[in-house]
Amino acid sequence: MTEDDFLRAYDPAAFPRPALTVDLVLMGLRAGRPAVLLTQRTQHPHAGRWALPGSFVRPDETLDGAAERVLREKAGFAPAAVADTHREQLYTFGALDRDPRMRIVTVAYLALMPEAAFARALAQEAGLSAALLAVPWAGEAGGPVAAFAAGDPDRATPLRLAFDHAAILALAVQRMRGKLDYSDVAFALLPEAFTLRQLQDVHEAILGTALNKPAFRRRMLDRGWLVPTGAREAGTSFRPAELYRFQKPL
Amino acid sequence: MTEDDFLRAYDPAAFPRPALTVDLVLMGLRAGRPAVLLTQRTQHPHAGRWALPGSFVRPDETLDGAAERVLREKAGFAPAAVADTHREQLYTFGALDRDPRMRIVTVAYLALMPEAAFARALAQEAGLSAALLAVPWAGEAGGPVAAFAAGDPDRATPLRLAFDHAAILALAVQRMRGKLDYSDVAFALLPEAFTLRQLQDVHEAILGTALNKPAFRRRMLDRGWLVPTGAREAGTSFRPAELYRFQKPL
DNA sequence: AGAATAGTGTCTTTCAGACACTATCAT
DNA sequence: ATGATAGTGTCTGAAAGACACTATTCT
Repeated sequence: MTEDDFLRAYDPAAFPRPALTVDLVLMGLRAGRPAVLLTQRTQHPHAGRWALPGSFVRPDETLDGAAERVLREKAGFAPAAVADTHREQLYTFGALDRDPRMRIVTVAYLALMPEAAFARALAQEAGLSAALLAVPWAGEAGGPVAAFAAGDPDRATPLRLAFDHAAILALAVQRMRGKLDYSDVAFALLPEAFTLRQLQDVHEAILGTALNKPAFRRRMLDRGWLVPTGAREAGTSFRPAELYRFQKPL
Repeated sequence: MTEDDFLRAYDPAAFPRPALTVDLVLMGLRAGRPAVLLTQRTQHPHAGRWALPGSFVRPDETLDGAAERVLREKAGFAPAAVADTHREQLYTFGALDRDPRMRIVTVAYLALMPEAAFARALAQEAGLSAALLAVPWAGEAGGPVAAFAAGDPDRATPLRLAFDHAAILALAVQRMRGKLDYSDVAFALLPEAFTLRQLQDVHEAILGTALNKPAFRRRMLDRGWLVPTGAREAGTSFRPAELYRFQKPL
């Protein structure tokens, strides 16, 4: 039986279909450290646990479109701000029991936003909370990523995430690790103008390792993606660092 | 409105859902060159074009499970052979008009099989055909990947693929390029025992570039994944090469 | 002046590319 | 011996890690 035979014999409404959702890992910086937007569930299942914002995929919208809508509706982003965020599809999760209510397949997205937009979303939407990420390095497998409440800076008790959202979060960090070196994901988290130290801090936080300063500076400057603004960091009690802009050549 | 409120108010059957399928890029080697299994469509839409094997996702099976089932049902793989293939999820495609009949979201999978299993699938299943891949290197974007019929070794006329399957194929090759250096994908295409030249040929075919022989040998041997079998290649009219096995240390 | 961090010079090691060379097998 | 490919030795250059150093700003 060919695929076409199969499709012709198939009544679109005859068989039940899995439901389809998108879930978003909305990453930003809180005080220079990577953080993720979460909502605390108030009802069953998994009441009290923290979950990634998400939504069902409507028949008349693309997956990317659904992810954008979640960004607008759940994170309170203005359409202009939505356009500024880096968005990419991560992976599709389809375990049978990932949601106890019914069969739901979810397409996970990673969205990166600069510090200011992240803070604005947090302030505007009452249901949202930021969770700091601890990113222990455990080999290429991309070990367990723990999320901690903003009110728990000592990282005493990791948050319990709903559904398979811990796995989604771990994959998001793993993806960022892999792309850090050759893509612009780190810059998507930083403000328009930033210092090399801030850039290195972001890299170190995501990789979970310390990096060599001279080598890091060389790599970044030799790449040719950084344009000196001429301006300096303000508000320090020591020598202020040069501010750079990110600009991919032509 | 929280996510839970939304879900509770949501009648699972009230809104139409996109249909969900899996499509498989089944890659193997034909005469040492990368090739892909395709079926020629006999009916509308896209009659005459070539398509990747795929199937709808049943409510009681996972995405990985659906991919495995396609491998068994469409490619005629015995359950034991299915276990031997490297399988990984590629990406989920959800454009609104990707299928003219109805809204179908598809989860694309990449499956790699050794040369013998590939040939067996081709011989057993009447509807299947192998398409050779031409992999021009066009920067990191992973340029257009062309597929050619097995009966067209001069690569005169590229095959026209149905739906968005050309994009899926291009992504599969792009993914393989990215993973070639640090993963075992190349070995998944080779037989149990192989020469370093065969391994280099696979790398070069997928990357679309020539590689430096001494450097390639050094990299591969220093990695420690190759175990010399002691045996030599047979049937050559010149010095036979050493055969290696792939074995990841502990 | 002192503290604190920004930013650099340089040595060493590692590794890829290049190229020429030697080794080995079938005929 | 010849042809053809397997496999190696070695030089060079690019780039990362390590470490010590200088530079600059604020208080």
